[in-house]
Amino acid sequence: MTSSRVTLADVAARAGVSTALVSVVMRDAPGASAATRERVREAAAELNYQPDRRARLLRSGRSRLLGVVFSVTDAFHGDLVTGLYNAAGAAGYEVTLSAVTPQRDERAAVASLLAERCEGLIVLSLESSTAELADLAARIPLVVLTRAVRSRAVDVVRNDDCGGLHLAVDHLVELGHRRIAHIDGGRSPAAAQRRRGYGEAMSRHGLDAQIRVITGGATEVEGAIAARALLDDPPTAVTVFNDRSATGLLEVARGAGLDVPGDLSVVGFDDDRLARLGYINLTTVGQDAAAITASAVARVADRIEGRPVDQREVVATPRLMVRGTTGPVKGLTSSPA
Amino acid sequence: MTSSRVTLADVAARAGVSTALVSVVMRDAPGASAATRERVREAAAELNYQPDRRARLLRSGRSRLLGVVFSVTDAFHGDLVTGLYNAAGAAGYEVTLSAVTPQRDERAAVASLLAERCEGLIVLSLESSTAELADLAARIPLVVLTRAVRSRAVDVVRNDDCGGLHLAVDHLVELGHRRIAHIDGGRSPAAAQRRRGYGEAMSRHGLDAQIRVITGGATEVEGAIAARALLDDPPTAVTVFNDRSATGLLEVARGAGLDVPGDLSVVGFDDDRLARLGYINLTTVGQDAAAITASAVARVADRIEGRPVDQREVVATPRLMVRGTTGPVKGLTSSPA
DNA sequence: GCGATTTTCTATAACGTTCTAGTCGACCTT
DNA sequence: AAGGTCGACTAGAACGTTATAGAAAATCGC
Repeated sequence: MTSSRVTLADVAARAGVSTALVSVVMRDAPGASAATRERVREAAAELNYQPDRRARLLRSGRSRLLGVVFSVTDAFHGDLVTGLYNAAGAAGYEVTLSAVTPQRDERAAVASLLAERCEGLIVLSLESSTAELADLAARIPLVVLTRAVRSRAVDVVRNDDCGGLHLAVDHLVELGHRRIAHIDGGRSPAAAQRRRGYGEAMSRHGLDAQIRVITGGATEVEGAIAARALLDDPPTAVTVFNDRSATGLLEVARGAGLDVPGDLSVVGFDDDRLARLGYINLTTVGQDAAAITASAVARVADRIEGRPVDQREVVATPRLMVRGTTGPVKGLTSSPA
Repeated sequence: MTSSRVTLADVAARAGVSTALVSVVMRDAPGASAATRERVREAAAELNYQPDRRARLLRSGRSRLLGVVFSVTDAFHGDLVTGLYNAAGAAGYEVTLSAVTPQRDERAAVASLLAERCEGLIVLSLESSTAELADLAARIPLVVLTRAVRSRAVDVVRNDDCGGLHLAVDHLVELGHRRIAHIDGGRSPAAAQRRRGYGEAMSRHGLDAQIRVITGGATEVEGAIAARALLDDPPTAVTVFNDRSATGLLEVARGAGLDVPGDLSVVGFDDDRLARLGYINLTTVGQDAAAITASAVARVADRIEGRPVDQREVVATPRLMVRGTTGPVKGLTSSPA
């Protein structure tokens, strides 16, 4: 059977009830007996009925649709999109994606979502200027992710990058490390925060003299390059801007005969899929995409439903994921701080 | 200002005409004088009118909407999505994305697109069984990308993986290489094709005795592991399953003091973003995402518009992107540098 | 000028759903 | 047993658009 167009009316006819009642059953709304509910469900299944979202949304003024702008080139956006689907589903919203590509800029992505009459927007990408974002926020509930925005008019949900490095350094110090270097993320937006966190935490432990920041980047290759620079005078531990970079560093360090974590402890940042693989098994600061995306959805839902919002910026707390690349300093028994 | 809801009726009232006429003007359909056309346009602009896509599509049976199922974890899918946006736009179709995530399987992604009443589906992901795909193809125009499907009932657009390795081996042989190894992609679906292509091409050049396939995988780490296995008895050239794996191999080879391409030439596969970076500058077989996606859109449009289709399977021709990791075989000169 | 066309426009009926305002019984309460 | 409340159900009107048919006005052929 070519299920050309199965409508409510077809299901209603088959079940011997009105279309309105079928609608009630499909929406799990109150107002139908268990018996007919069952009968309607059965009829719908037999006809392979699928509700037409357009008609549904057209009629009920609300669309319960969240537009998400993301970039296809950024791997971590994948994790965030994953979390957004989950969070939105739990909050009773649907998600429509609109991708930013080299040929399709953020403006186009946003425009497409507006034409679909989304009720709110969650923007992951980084192109737009602060002014554009503020403008957009005035027209529709908007949350910006993974990026600080210098405007009090825009809601932002971001990770506590600075605090994440405190966690990493604390962990290493507790293991007895004192010579701890940091490989930074270059011009990347979060890099400054993480560099700052490293410096603060080292100071807090009275290790100002040991502070050593090496230029790195966000990719495996940049991590590898930084690792080479490190090998002349290796520290006992290193915190790295992100997991990709840490992976490159691991490759080089192990290739040079260093034992990890025996000779060198390594802490990454992001907890991306790779970090969890057995071969890498990287200790890392987890961005907790689930928490970030849950906050983002909660915030945009607050705006949509007109609830008062106390603060513009939500900062998510990162978690340290201790795995196999960190261990006590060699030749040292655990010592109190 | 909250631009609540501006409808056709509002524009019609302002311009002093009927809604039907406004509709005609907005669609650039024949049946309105130039004068009123101008007047209506002006009214629409003043009210900042935006047509409601849902209502429009609901009424006119056609939606001109293409659903795309992709996976957030696969980097190459990003390039394909990019191409699909371009191709669909050129063909007069819109694109809606539906992501496959660890918590959202292909079935759910497809269901969501069906509810949006897409006219056709392009599926990039790899979970579904052949039977499921054949089933789906019976209900809606469907094209499967980047994967062979053992069913004559499903349209497929895929890369000529086998031919890609012919290109790679030909290139290396032309540079004088004879000892050429292949690092394969493990269980990955395209791996078998590429392995076969390698073997065929080696045979064609009379190099059966030199055939050497090493178990690898699709990631940097697996490439690195394979590289170690290679170092005991290095060939002069190697073809690698994909660029990520090749990157891992490069890291290890260079770390072990091998000069690339002086001591070892390396050819990857995919031409992903990383391969183009200066530091890596990898010679690789380009998948030509643009061509693949253009074919996919053309094919699904053919099905939607009922045009006859000659063959189920479209095989795209790959291109060799010669960059810095391949060069002529060196004599016995050892060179620093 | 008068019918026959063509052009410009309008009224009205869809599209598939949800919402509002009911109808009709069955079950209480006195 | 009469009135009232509740639950299950339905008819019909929306939502914002496009398609269809036809009315009004302009154009044409002679």
